[in-house]
Amino acid sequence: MYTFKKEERLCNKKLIDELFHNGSSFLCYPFKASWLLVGDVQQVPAQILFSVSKRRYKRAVDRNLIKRRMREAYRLSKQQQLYEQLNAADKKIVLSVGYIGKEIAPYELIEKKMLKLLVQLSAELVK
RNA sequence: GCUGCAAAACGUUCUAUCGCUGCUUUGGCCUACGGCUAAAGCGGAGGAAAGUCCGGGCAACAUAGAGCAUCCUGCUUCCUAACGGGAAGGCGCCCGCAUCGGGCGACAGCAAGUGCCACAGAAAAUAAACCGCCUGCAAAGGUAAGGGUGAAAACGUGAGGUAAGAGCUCACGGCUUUUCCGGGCGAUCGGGAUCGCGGUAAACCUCAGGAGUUGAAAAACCAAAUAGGUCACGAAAGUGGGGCGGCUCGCUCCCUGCCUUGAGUAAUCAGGGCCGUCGUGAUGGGUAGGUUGUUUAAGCCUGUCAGCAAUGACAGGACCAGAUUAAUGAUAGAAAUUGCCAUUCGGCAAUACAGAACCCGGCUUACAGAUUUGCUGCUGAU
RNA sequence: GCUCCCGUAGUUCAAUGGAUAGAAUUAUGGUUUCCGGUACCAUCGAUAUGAGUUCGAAUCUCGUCGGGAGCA
Repeated sequence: MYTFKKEERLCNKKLIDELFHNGSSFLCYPFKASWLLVGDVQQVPAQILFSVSKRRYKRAVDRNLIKRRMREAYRLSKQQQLYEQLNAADKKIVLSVGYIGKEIAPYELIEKKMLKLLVQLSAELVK
């Protein structure tokens, strides 16, 4: 339900390369999302990775904090906003969410924007 | 009591819900070595995890011995696995309340050789000679006491000496080479004799000691899939394409790929060599994945003994991070500390620096707050 | 994770250890022109940072900060 296990994370190097080369992307400030439809290889509806630029945030502590907040927001909202739509449409995707904001946002803002991003992604999927 | 400096040790805590990750136990499923899954229990960032500045362990490769080159280090003794680290001491410099305390020191050698010392100044290193002093009719010679300089002027002061002068000689003093006596394991200190007197080695260099190279993306192992390499066997029957002769096969022209040599800035050109179909098996290598390496360690805590100390020996105890696109989190509530407002209840805000990645020993740098000890200063009481 | 290199005016580059750190360009002001441009003249503007060695440091040495490159 609210879990976030290893299978839901995107670890395969080839898939990541393919995602960034061929995937389609959109912007939802302060996030940048890329996604790609994949075949029937994976068991869960979506695999995701989070990224924060090292150039923008020099300290490892800051990057960890942002990634943890993003991961928590995704964990709490993915089931209702993403998995049901995907299961209904019988599609599977890989997804990457990068943080492009200039400041470290508080958790409430990240949660709100993550909801908006997932709604936007569902709309893109229908097209 | 306050303030400053130094050293040591610390660097938020608790509860609930939802998660991530490692281990153990129990249950369930499977192809039962093992894998998947559910529940419970026990754990889950640091003093710097940082910078990657030193030193090691560990691993692979290399390795007769010696020399040269390159790089690093440079007072002594000790500690240590080792170190450019640490402890104790010696010497020099700086500061202070000055026989004492604190801080800093790339602290071997310019008396091996070579080089450099701007501007100013007569002169910046074989001493020379512009003014000056002395001898001399002059030519010339002697001399370095005095001369605005400069970071630095041939050791400083006084006396003797002389035509005038000069470590030329003597006394005292400073630095220094060699050596003797005494103290100390030693650096070195005290005293005597002797040689010498610009600075610079974070200038080249000399001397002494040391360094094989590369770093877990090292390295070892595992079973699969895919394409190609090599070898063996087999099939087909001449095999890139066209033409000619032809049973096999042979000849000629053109195309393409790879390797190599030469010319050219390059495109390219010329010469030489090799291969061109299919299947099976073996073999070694590469890619992606997994396991090991990998967390029990030159480690931590407590005590006793040895030592001035760094540290060592012995005894006892606890052991509990281990991710790999990379966990250690989110929310809510309470507490603690600090600051501000109020000065009774309280309210608001803040809680630093920063995130393990093979492991240790150091160094350096960042840091809110707070504890202990020592010292300096100010103030109050006796 | 490991290794190496570089920081000079706003910009591009110079500068044996020797002093007002130089040149081009930019900016500002002036001369010339009816005005603008060009030209000429003048001015402003910098050694990343903190120490050390030295009489003297952009240069030599060490620490810090920032930037870049390589290893796959």
